[in-house]
Amino acid sequence: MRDKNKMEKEKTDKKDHILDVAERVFAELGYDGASTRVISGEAGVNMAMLNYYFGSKEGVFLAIFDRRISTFQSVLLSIGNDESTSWWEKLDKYIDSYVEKVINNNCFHVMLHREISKSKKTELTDQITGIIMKNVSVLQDIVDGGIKSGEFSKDADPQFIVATVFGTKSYIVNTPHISSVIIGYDVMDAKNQDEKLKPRLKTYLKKLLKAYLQNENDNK
Amino acid sequence: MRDKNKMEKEKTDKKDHILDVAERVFAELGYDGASTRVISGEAGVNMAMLNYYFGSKEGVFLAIFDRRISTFQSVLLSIGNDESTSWWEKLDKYIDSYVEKVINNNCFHVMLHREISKSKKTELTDQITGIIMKNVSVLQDIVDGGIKSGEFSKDADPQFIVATVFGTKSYIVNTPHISSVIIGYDVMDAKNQDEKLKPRLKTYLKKLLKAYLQNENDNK
DNA sequence: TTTTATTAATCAATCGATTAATTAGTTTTG
DNA sequence: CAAAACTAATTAATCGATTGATTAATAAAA
Repeated sequence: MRDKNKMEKEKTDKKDHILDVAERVFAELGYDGASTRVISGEAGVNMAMLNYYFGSKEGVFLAIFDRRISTFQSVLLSIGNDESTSWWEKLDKYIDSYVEKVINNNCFHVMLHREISKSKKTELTDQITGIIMKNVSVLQDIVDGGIKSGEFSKDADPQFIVATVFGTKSYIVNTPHISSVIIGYDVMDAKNQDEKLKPRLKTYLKKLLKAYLQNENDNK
Repeated sequence: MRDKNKMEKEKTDKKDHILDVAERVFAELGYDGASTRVISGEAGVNMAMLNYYFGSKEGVFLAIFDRRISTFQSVLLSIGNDESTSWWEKLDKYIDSYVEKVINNNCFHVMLHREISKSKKTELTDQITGIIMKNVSVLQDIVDGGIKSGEFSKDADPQFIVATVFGTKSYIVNTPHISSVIIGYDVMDAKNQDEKLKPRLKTYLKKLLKAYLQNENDNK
């Protein structure tokens, strides 16, 4: 029984290792650009193991999704449902959690963003859209609630604010060659992400939204 | 002479037609996902013509770049070099020109963004990075100039502002399935783009930057 | 005639996937 | 307990299909 659990654990670890590598390679080269040979090679396993474990290349891709999605949503949803805080506090909490989560899993989100950017609708893009929309709605509801309550400016464009939050993050994380030049350090480096990028992005987004949401009336 | 010009015109039209189709297919399927057979097939020309005209698949890709970039940069560069206007006016002009240009050529920018989002460095990504940075630098210089002159807040984060401008636009244009749900109409529709999306995005970005760049001091 | 444009056929390379054979690990049996 | 039987994991080799690119032959234009 103990040995059996040990083996299953090792098997899970091995599958997880393959998915880790595949996730990175997909982010690096794109779905079509990433060959099963490169993925298996970098993971240090035989190419046939991908099909043995996940059935196909697309199976690997979907397995990456299943693994991340479950943990991705729970955190943000709890913030939206917390009735005890003000709308400003909710907004700050959302930004903190979102930036933290999304930069920790940056490879996954690069992969996600690239796939959803395909203009042709497929079953997969519909699925991804639904998943993303759940997280989008939380922020959308916070902004709408803040405006209705009078805490945020009535003249704000709540829908484009959402695009700004997700878009700013996506631009920095998804175009590392550009943003690294703009910002001045390697945004793909884990240490830079933790020590510099995360706190700076959190601070910036909060200030940006605060300026736009509370002072827009004064500028008319 | 007249016939010769006529022929060269037709040849140019044919090349342009191929590039139009290739640009759309690249945006739909990605660089790796778009085969030369599909491109030539949809363009209605023999596959070998792609190599005859452009040398290679990458040559087609770069030809699309050359065609767009030349006109794209001149407009923005002229704004950056216009010394007669204030920094606020420069910023507004830049946003107007950028939004107009980028939504008109949305296929090209989807293609561009997708390729540059590959984190692995290649000769191609280096080339794209260089091209994009020219346009980024113009906005960067405007923001930096405005801050130095005292027109913009000293506490602003000039580098992340750039990410916000390009990121907000990219999120709306590059994830049409998401943004169409958020905004409430089809962002890929040309009529919606001209009548609704462009003016709204211009107004929004100007207000957003104005609020952040001039009032941040008051919020400390 | 000479140059340019266009075609169909084909190239080697690489793709994702599968096979049969082999190893390792587990369970059953005498 | 140990040998045999069985299952799961892993490998090397190879499959047909598709990729980007090239060829030689032909058509059109100069």
